[in-house]
Amino acid sequence: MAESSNVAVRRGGRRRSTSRAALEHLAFELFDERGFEDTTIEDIAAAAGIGRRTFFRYFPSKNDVPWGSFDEQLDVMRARFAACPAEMPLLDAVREVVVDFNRVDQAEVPWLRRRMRFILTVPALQAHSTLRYADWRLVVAEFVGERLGEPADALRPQAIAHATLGVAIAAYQQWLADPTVELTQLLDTALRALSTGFA
Amino acid sequence: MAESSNVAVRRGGRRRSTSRAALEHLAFELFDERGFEDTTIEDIAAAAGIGRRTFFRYFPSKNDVPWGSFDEQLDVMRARFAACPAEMPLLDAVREVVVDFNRVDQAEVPWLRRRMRFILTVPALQAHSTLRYADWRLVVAEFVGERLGEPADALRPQAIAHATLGVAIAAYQQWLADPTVELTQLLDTALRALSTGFA
DNA sequence: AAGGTAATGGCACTCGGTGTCGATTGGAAG
DNA sequence: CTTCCAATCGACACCGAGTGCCATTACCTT
Repeated sequence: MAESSNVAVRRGGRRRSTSRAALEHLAFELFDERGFEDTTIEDIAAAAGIGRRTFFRYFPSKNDVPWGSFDEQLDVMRARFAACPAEMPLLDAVREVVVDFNRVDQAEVPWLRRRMRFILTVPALQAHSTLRYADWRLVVAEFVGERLGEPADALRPQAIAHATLGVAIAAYQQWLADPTVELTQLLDTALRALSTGFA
Repeated sequence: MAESSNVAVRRGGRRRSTSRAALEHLAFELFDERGFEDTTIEDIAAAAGIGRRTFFRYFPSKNDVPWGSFDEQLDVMRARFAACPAEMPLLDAVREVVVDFNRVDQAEVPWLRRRMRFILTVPALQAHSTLRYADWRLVVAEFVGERLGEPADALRPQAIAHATLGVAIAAYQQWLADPTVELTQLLDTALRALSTGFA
């Protein structure tokens, strides 16, 4: 397992001519200039000096560009759930992990904002996001299922995961609309409301 | 405004050669046979005896086929919210309307099940559903906003709308997995849990 | 019968996405 | 240095969804 690191072993072969991150940066510039829909894969590939076909070796689809390396992020979230003390009430744990998960470095805030602006406002990306959210929800549902002693696909874990995600998205939308409030603050407020049944 | 009825006035012109409902039925058969992805618009059009181009005059996209006339449904839901007694607690009202909205005729249950099976299991449809759900959420958020004296796009109305939708989807998924339970029962259970903060 | 109106459907086009395959580029072994 | 292998690249061809355009068809009204 010493080899399974993310550094990639490179036993030989041609070097990759760019990176996901570089393409993402580049694509974001174009999206800002012309808009997401009016930027073609060919535009991005040309700007990056690669072939259209090669673009699809870095991203499975155009819609995946704004998601960066979301899967690795989910591993982090999973780890935080695992590190949660068992005596912490269920929804408190969920809230803390979700809020903490979204506590990003000040320097990265503009990036996060831009990323989320795309995801939450471009229809094609709104739609695609559902597929990525499913993975996010699974992380929550597995934790909740574990705690409740139910399968992750049972009603309560699923309902809680769905509700948590929904509330988090609502908080994100508020954050986009009003940059002066802290994202973590909004998430905390909204998730607290959820855990009290919006009383 | 006497003309704005949905009966369509027909001052002349060629008759429509089919209907949304007929196309939907037909498409569902093909989807069941070959699967959603492996059924092309041309397949559906050919089966219906219309041109490919004409299909897009009945449905804006292939992904919209399983949604039938969802917009009219939303009008119904809006009306039910409007008819809610003002003294009924907020989340009770939401729950009752949502549950009632999903109380369908026994004869239509198989149809609803098939429809939802497509929407909730085919990735392209899962993704697309987000765009339709947005309209659904707006109906809820407008009602909640009205009640709370806040704009529909404020945090609480949005959070409640998102959470309600999420929980409803979780209930639907359970219903799909286990046909023996009543959908309305599942929705009621899940939404009650939501309104008590999943205590 | 004539004229207006709305639906139809063919055509051509764009774009996202995929399979194939030969061409490149590098590391490692001899 | 040469040879071999492995991974990446990128060109080409193809498919299907979706759209603009426009002539044609079918129907209703006068």
